[in-house]
Amino acid sequence: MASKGLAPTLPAMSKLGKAYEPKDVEGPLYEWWEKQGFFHAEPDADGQPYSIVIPPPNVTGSLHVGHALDNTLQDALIRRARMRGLNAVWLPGTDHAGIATQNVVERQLASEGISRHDLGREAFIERVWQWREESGGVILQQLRRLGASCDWEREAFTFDEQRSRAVREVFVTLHEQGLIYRGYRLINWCPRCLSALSDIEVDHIDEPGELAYLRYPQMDGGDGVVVATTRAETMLGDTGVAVHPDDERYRHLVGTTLRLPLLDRELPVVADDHVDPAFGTGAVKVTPAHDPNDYEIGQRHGLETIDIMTDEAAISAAGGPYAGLDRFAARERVKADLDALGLLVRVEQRVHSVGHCSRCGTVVEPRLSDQWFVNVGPLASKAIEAVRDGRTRFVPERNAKGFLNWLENLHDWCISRQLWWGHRIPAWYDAEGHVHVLREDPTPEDEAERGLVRDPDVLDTWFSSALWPFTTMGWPDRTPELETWYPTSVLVTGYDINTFWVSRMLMMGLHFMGGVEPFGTVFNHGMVRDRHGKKMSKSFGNTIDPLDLIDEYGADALRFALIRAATLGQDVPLAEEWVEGARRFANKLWNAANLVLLLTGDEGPALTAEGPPAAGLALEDRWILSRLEAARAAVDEDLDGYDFAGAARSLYHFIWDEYCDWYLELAKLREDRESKRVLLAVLDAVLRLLHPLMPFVTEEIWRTLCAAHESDSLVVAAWPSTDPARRDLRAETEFDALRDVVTELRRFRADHRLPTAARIDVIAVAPGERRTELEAGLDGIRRLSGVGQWIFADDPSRAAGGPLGKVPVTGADLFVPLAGLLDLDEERERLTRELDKAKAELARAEGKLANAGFVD
RNA sequence: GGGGGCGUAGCUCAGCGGAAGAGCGCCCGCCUUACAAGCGGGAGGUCGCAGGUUCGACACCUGCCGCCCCCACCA
Repeated sequence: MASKGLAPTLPAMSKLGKAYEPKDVEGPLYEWWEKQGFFHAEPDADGQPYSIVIPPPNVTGSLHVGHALDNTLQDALIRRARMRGLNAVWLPGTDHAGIATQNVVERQLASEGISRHDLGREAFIERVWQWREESGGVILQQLRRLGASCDWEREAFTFDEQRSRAVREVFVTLHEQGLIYRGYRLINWCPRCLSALSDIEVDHIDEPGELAYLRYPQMDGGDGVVVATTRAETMLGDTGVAVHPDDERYRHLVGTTLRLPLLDRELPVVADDHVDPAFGTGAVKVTPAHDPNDYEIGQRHGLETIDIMTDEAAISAAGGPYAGLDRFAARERVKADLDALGLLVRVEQRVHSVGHCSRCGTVVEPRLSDQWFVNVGPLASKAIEAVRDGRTRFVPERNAKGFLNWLENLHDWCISRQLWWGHRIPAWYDAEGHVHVLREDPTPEDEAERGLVRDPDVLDTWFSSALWPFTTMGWPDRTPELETWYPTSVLVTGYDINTFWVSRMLMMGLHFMGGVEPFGTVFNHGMVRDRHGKKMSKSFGNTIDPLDLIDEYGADALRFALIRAATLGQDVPLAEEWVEGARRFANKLWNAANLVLLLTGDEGPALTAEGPPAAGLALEDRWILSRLEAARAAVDEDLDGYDFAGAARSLYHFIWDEYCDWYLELAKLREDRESKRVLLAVLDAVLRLLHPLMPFVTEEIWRTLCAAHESDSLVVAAWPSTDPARRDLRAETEFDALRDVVTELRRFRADHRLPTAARIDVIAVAPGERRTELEAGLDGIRRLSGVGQWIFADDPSRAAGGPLGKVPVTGADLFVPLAGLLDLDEERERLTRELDKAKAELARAEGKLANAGFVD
């Protein structure tokens, strides 16, 4: 840890307030942590390396619940790793988010009544940088509010100088290796963003539409064929008709020529295996410039490609009389005109899948265009190997399947975007149209001499984020950071970006880092949903702002609520009440600490330092220490397996139901040194175990009660080790028996509506050993169950001299003198019910024992 | 058309081969000096349906039914 040399700025807290007030605690604590340099790591420090790179949020974005979950989980992992003495680093940063950010700024401009073109490229980019300056720090500040313990001295940005250098190097290298190429291919085009998109940036949504059947007559006037289409306007770009080679219906037409209505273009009829004879009419209109399949068919049969659309998806000059019409208007017009000619055979209503731009929702247009592509085949096969070999494993494991399936069917990745905000493609065209991909920018003289013009396009944002695991560590330089922390230990992300991001990081990491995978484990958490498991979205109006929740309930409460719901691989439902519940838990812990403080006086730190006592322990001491060990083991096991919810459950249950409800209550009766030491030892351990999940409350309490020095922090305190030998099953069994007595007596009171204040007396009949046990626990039992007089007797009736109520507990008979307190008939009824239940249980047990198989 | 997930208490979910659990909600009783952001007690489930495996199934297998995701170029 590299201290900044600043003195601790936190005041000594000798007392805890009445209730936990996150607002008073979180800000100062975080600031102190950061100043102390607790989050900073150096590659040459001691400890086994442990590293995580943050999925970089969009620079101009704001924290949403998905980020809150993702980063809470990463923080929990990093904090635990740090406490375990690993050389743990969490690398933070942001993504320049090409299209997303550009769209935001364009909207700003639009509100001022101008477009980016009015500004010009340079001024526009300047404007985006300016916007980044204004908003770029926001989300990182918000992460601090969450408690994220990132190494802020290592903050990176996908578009900063260092990362840009890496992007350039990767692009040029891949180009040299023939893995990046420029091609005239069919791509997804967004007519609103005016840019190409990769396949995964297109969302397919089922929408109702019309399947129109069009008749294309033969050139000689014969009937020709009927084809079907949902995009009638594309017929303007038709350059052929395809049928299946074995289709008897059309065999005679193959090789003949049809006439495209409206434009009177000649259309050859070709035979192609791709055509499904069973679909529609079995004849397909072929529009090579506007449909991926048709493009393939066109290629195979040498058909002409005619691009009939403008950038804005209006009909171009190639569309003859339809030129200038928007594509949807053209669709209707074409149908109407064909109808008028008697060539619109029929129209069917049909739901079909329509591609939308994932960024702006506009219907994308498949379009032929000159773009840059990554030849992903060779890269993907290495990634597939890494996953198959288990060098990179998925948690939960099942996610690997879909991931592999996707990688195996990958098309080349279109990486050029017709945007301004992003890494400029390092390619220049000379006067003859030859492409030059250059590692260094050409000099102005060179440029002038050879007539070089730079490619105007920028790279897909995901191109630079694909390099994140090694560019954050300084690549392409050979740095100590890379040496120490690459590959990263685990990647934490929602399953929704496995394709966008994880796959690309895997491919690039393996390719550029000497075949070493960028992460050993991909931990996929679920998506945050609303209380009913519905997706959160602005249009449903069911989104929750995590910052509001932090304001109201505290960061720990939000974190704990998320973690508690983060069951392995399942989606994570979140509702305000859940967060409220988590706040109560934080407060419960706070008040438990208050009580411990009260019971131990000012001796806290001194007693803690002594550790848990080994001798002179009461039963409840041995019990709680044993239960602590159980909780400790469970937490380790759960966190090792990324079962955060499991760890949260174990701690919640241990703290509330065991430590508070039983141990603290019993400790109130005692004043011996052992009990104080156990009180503190358990609290200390529990705070450590809970710290990765709830860093703020735990730190505040720990510094007050457990820390030996003002400068001590839980952030860098040691993680409790587990030791199965510390379990004391005998103590647990014995204590359970006492608890059973208390519970039964309490139930007896409640069943009979006995006033809380009223003492009840107990006459106990118990055999020797059992009697000894009960006597040992008597003080506790009486306190917790409100018993006044307790006597042991062989003949309870005589001892009481009146009606008795029997309280069933294991190994003993307890009787409560009723003294006219309750209705005897009612009591008899209640006991009959219990007897029946017991008989049924007995029968079941005997049945089992009579069964040889069971006994074996 | 493939792949996956889920159907357990009113709601959201754990459990995943040996006597049905949690949080919230609900009912009853408590200001018992750590905590009413609390304490004690309680009601409420033929664990989606039908078969099968097993001495034993909520858990394993098979088939249905119902929700929900992801992927895919059905003109």
